[in-house]
Amino acid sequence: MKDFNHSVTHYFKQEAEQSIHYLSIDCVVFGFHEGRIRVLLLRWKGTSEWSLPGGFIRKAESVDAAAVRILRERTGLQQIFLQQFHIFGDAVRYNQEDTWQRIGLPVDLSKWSERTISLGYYALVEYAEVTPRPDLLTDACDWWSLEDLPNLLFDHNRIIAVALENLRRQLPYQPVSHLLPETFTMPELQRLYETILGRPLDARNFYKKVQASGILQRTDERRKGTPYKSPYLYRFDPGVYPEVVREGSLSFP
Amino acid sequence: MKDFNHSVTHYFKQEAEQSIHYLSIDCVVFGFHEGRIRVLLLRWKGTSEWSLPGGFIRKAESVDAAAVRILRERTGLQQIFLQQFHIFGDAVRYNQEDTWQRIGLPVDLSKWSERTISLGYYALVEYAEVTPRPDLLTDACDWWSLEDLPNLLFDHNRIIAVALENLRRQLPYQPVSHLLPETFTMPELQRLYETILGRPLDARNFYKKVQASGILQRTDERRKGTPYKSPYLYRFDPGVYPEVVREGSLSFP
DNA sequence: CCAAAAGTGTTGTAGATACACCCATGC
DNA sequence: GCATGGGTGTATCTACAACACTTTTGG
Repeated sequence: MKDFNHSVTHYFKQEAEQSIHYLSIDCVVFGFHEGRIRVLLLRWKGTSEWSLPGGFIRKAESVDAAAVRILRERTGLQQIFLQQFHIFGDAVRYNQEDTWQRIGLPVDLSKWSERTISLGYYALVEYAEVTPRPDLLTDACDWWSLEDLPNLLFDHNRIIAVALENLRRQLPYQPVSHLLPETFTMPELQRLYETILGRPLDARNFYKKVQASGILQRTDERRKGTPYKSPYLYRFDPGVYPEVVREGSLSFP
Repeated sequence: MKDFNHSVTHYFKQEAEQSIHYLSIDCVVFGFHEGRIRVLLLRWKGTSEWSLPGGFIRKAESVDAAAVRILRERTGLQQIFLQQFHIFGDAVRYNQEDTWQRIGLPVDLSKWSERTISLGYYALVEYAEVTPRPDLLTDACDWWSLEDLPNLLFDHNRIIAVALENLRRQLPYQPVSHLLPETFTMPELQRLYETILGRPLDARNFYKKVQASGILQRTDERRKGTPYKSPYLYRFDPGVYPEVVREGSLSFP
């Protein structure tokens, strides 16, 4: 325990020296598994309180690089699709006293800085490729389904809501391919779109529109081991999909 | 001149004390006049170099409030519609040596900070309501047409390009009413949409769609003093327009 | 053989496109 | 009266929504 106190103190001292004050990054890592959108959360050591992964920006590091570094440490992924979506810059973002109490850290974080401006990023990652890893301050890193999130620390419930709202609005411009494995079935892709948009889509019309857009290649294989009729496996066409994303030309009104 | 040197030094000293380091705000103020989109630019004292209006965030001030304060000083407007659109956070955003030389300031800005992360905001304002005012470091504040921008200081040409791209993409969700006077004609509104979207729209279909959306009230007056047929004057329906903006339901595919 | 999901056709309708035409006004 | 832009009507076509039906597979 004394060791822990010492390393936490050391961590914040080091961050204070090499990182930019008043500024932090919070990352909403979106994954997709069993028909649900998931986000990666961390549980703070010795508590049952959860928060988003985040961190600070080194003085000579680009903001995007900082977000990549933070998520690499949390997920083990080398390549990560990231999108900045909002600046959370209110002078008072949450009840600080209450938060410090819930975290119960040995160091007084209120001295770290009076307020923090947070740059919100969301990531789209392939659920199965992630190996969640907690950091120094946390002892668990797990996927949570969007529908049953706990009451998070800081203003992180709001950050997730804003991230989802942004993802929804900009869906035609976002490479959702990152949320799926190399090959996947058409119903899986439809489920993904339905979950993000929050409303059902007509299967027939979805098939037609997706096929007309040309973003998919149908493989000769079918998904085995499932009950009922085995669906074809598709992959994104790397010669077509990026262009469709850039133009934002695949949308579901 | 000695007075100027002194006040500039004082300005930066004060900012260094009361503002957040490494962080700044840059504002792209969009106006619409004579069928063209304009942006507000400042000319640095004793030079012919232009840049966007910008400033710093006070330690206990919300980021949005800082942007409002900065623009209030530059435009004289009390109410300003603002939208954050991007974080410019590369470790090296522009050639610093070249820039300091072009600005030719008495103080060495390179000591102010090694790098700056800039929060990009754009504003939609009513051209005629703005009284452009330069600040301490500049001796002119003027509207420039988007088509013939000069080579700006810092990475401000890129910032404007990104702002416009964001405005374009999110047009259905943005209250363009702020870009127009209280009353305006249908062709003027069409010109605005065409200019932002960068492509012509069919007048008949534009009329039909706008009228069907219900966002406009037609007044009994017509614009006088114009050559040719005098067009009706419209105003935005405050009971309908905000809802249409929130839903993003008025778009031109 | 039955239940459940995958995959394909068809049709009516709403909205977009592409026109054509008349109206009002200044010169 | 003529050039120019404002304002309205309509035919055509495309794209979407809403269906029904067949196919495949595990139990």
